[in-house]
Amino acid sequence: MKLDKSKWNGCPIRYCAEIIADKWTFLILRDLMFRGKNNYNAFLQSSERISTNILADRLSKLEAHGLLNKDQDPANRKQYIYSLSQQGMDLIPIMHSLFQWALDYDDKSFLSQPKLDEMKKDPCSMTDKYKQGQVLVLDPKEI
Amino acid sequence: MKLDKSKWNGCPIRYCAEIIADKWTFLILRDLMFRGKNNYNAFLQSSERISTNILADRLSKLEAHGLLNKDQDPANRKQYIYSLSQQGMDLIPIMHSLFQWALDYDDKSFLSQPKLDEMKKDPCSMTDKYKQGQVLVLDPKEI
DNA sequence: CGTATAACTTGTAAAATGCAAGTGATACTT
DNA sequence: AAGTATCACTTGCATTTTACAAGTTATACG
Repeated sequence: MKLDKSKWNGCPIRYCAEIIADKWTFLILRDLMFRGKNNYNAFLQSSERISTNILADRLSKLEAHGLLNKDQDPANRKQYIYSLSQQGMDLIPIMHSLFQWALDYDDKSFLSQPKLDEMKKDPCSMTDKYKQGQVLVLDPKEI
Repeated sequence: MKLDKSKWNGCPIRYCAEIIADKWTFLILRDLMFRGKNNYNAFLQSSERISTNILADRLSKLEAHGLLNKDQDPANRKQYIYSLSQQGMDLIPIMHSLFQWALDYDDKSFLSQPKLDEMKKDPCSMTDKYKQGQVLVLDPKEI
């Protein structure tokens, strides 16, 4: 995947716009951060039904921009595992804030009370939790 | 502008994906939040050269979703003024975090030291500043 | 009463996306 | 060892969205 950094000429929000401001990118990051998903087929099975070519495109862009790592699964060598890099993990609290913002303003957005409580407990340590495979706000079996 | 809320079935991030995860939407919000821009022609003049039809589409979607208000300019009755609603203003600290994230990780992203200092001073009061027309991190004359 | 300005709308070519099918590289089964 | 399954994509093509240029409508200004 080739990158064209000339697209953003020093403006930080323009950089964000180019690399994360995309519907499918948001949903992939959600699956990684809040659903514990980490491989191609798991992303495909989310209920929004991303196309295979779009998924491949977005994963390779996220990897090229340094937000994701792609490694072979040591337990299943025909599978790859995608994980957030430090740069990607630094988006967790920001996505968490967006999560809260949506709960505040969208009357259709919903989270059960126990998970709401869990989520509000220590929002700042979520990156550490992610590193320990513990960030599972949403049900990973929800497809 | 008609809304199809069936697109997100209760997932907060899916709601965010549908209404803000778009390149041009990000840039319009940037112009509103950090450049003091508030009318159609001002948005058009940003250096990313948004198309007129796309700008009209994104503004009407943001208004339909309740993030923006559109009012006639009392001082110039042939002009409309777009401003952030409370829901839109609640995105200011989140965009601020994204701004910082980009500065941390994108070596092309840049902000002068005085403005960096100003920005770090009191990130939580930015919504009040916006209400007083004071959030101008970026140069509004930069096009 | 003509000209200018602001905010769009329309037409059309180019690009991105969605969908179904196909491919190649392992691994598992008989 | 050969056939089958799984996983991660890639390809082809129809549909949708976007980009660009031009046109339209409604006010204001001289």
